[in-house]
Amino acid sequence: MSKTSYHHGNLRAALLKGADALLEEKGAGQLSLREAARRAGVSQTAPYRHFASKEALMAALAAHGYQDLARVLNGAREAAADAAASLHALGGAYVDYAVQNPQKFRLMYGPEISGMEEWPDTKAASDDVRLIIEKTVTDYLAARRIKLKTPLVPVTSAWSLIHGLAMLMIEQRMGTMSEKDRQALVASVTGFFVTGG
Amino acid sequence: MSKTSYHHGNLRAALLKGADALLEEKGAGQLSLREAARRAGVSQTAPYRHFASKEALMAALAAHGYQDLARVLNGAREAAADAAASLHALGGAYVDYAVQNPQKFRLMYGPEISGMEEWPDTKAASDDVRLIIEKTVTDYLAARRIKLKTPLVPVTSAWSLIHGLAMLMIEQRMGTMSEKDRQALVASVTGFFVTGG
DNA sequence: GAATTTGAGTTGACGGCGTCAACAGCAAGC
DNA sequence: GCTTGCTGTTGACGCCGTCAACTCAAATTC
Repeated sequence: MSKTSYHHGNLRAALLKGADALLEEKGAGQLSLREAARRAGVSQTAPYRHFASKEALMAALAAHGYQDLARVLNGAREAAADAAASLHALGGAYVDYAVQNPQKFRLMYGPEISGMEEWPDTKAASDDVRLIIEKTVTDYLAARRIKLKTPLVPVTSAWSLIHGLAMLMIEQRMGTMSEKDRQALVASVTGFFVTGG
Repeated sequence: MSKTSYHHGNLRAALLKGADALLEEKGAGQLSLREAARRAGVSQTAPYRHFASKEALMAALAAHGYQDLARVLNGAREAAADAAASLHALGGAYVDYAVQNPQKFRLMYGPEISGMEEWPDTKAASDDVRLIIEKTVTDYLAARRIKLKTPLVPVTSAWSLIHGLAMLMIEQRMGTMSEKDRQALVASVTGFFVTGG
């Protein structure tokens, strides 16, 4: 615990913090275990006492991202007045999170973390997000008294819509626009879904 | 031109072919200029006579991808009977292309090729794809006699929907399913858009 | 036809990366 | 008080992208 201790004390957390900053600065492609170690003031191989590989560290970062996203989505959902407003707010919050944390969002839904079976914590957090989306859509269908054998199609549609919108925005595929215009577009597109057409 | 020539003859094309194979085998993250050179049977720095950097080669690969995608989309669009069917077919073709060429699709819409101003050919090919989507949606709106100041919202909605669906599928976010089930789901989701809810 | 210019490919090197093996220091338990 | 085991370090290996300097062959020029 002492400052000059041979042992760091909480290297794992320090590495995650440094890597997180590094991620948002330079992107997942430039994320380097050695640089994260440098920022934590330890030798280049010290991270291996806490993460089996670079991929393991990235999986931990992604898990935190999913947890943050789940929190944000739940907050938006619960603040809304009814089921339709919840669905609308969910879409807005999803895209907002992506726009505000583009690099982390890319990491979360990108190929860097292959087959999540290897990272159960990350998978669990990711599933949480999916379930929040699923529940919000299901509630909306119930409120509109729409009965389906399975909500797979509307859930997939809603998720695809907001996920695609988030992706295209962070990859700058929709031209540049003011933050106000961006929010208006997101509202229109999610509204497009809720009102159906 | 001779086989044993000191000069390769068509190294640029050979490098693109090798890199393309390498891309689909191992993904953009594992794509290596040196490995592409090895596959073409030349030294590790030979590629620099034809590409300014690794990113330039990736941009060229992406440009080819956009051209292929544009061809596929136009084919699907034109084979359909009416504007609604075209829109439906467009979505199916977009997702099919992504599922059949996941690594190239990721490269095309991913962060590896930053700011496309640097790669005008890639940008032009990318814009072509966007314009095909735009035209298909606009035609559909016209056929349904929907008049808007700008088709921005429906175009963004349609593109987001199919793009998100493609992304979630290639990142395995929708569980594993048979090819038949996958196609049925894509049809339902694009139908969800065309019929509006 | 000989000399020269120039484009295309080679060799060798630099620094950075992920990762492994071997070792060192500190803390806790017997 | 010695041992055990966790957490850190050093040094190395083989990759990578890229640069500088060189070589070779073909095209151009006189």
